[in-house]
Amino acid sequence: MPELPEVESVVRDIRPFVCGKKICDVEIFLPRLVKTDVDAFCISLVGQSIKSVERRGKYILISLGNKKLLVIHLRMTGALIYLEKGSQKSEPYTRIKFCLEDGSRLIYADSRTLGTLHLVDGICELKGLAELGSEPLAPDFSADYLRERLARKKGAIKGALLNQEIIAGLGNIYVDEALFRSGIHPERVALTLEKKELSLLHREIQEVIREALGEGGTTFRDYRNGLGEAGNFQERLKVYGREGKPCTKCGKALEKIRVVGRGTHFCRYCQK
DNA sequence: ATAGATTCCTGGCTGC
DNA sequence: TGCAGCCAGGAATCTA
Repeated sequence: MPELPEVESVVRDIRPFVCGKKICDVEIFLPRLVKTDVDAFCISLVGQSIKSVERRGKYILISLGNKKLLVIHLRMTGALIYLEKGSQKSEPYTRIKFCLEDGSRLIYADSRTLGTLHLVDGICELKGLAELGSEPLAPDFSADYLRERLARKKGAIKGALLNQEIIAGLGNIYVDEALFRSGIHPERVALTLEKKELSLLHREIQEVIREALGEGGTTFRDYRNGLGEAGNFQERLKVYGREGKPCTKCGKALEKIRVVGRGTHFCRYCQK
């Protein structure tokens, strides 16, 4: 499940290899992943050079010479992998191939095929992208921002942290980890968090994202970076996927429950 | 305005 | 051993 650290790793990996190169062909094996007109998608991409590769939330933004923007969301099992010229690797579940002028390729692979690709003129054309909240590591993500955005949220804090309109890029893994580090129960009503808890939560969100970035993200099942390699942060997870195992703080068994429809890992003794 | 349920999708795991 | 059924979950869409 690629979240901010995983998507950022992909972007950092592929950027130096694809920037400045021209796309000479696009092969689409599963057209329904392309959510804008497929013919226009191919026509507008072929012959264009790649100007930049950026990330916003969990979206990958690839800007082209003709000012168009290729927007890729990996969802659950999507992967964007760079293959150099002559590479014999065949990526399983290849859905779309972007062939570059020097013989290298950018492969979009996706086993569960929930990923999306859009070709747009600007960010505002995509609602989910246009309405993203603050980046957790950007200066505008402050403890005050978090307090203001949670002040009217009557649902579980877990749900609010997963809401991309509040914080861009958090997913199930890092929300569970940040709540554990903060000692906050995932079912706490968001607006009941006290100022002290909010500033701790703010700090732990930033810290867990920073650490995960440093480890090249988390490979729990399928995630691979832009070069097809696994991340390392799974070794540092404290609660996600550790139900039944001892809590690293108190030693009692961690539990898994369902909160806002999501599998949620936590310690009932350490998170209040 | 807000929150909850449903939908998409398939590989891998569980249990009979 | 075989297979049905369930689960993983991000985000759009729908309902209340």
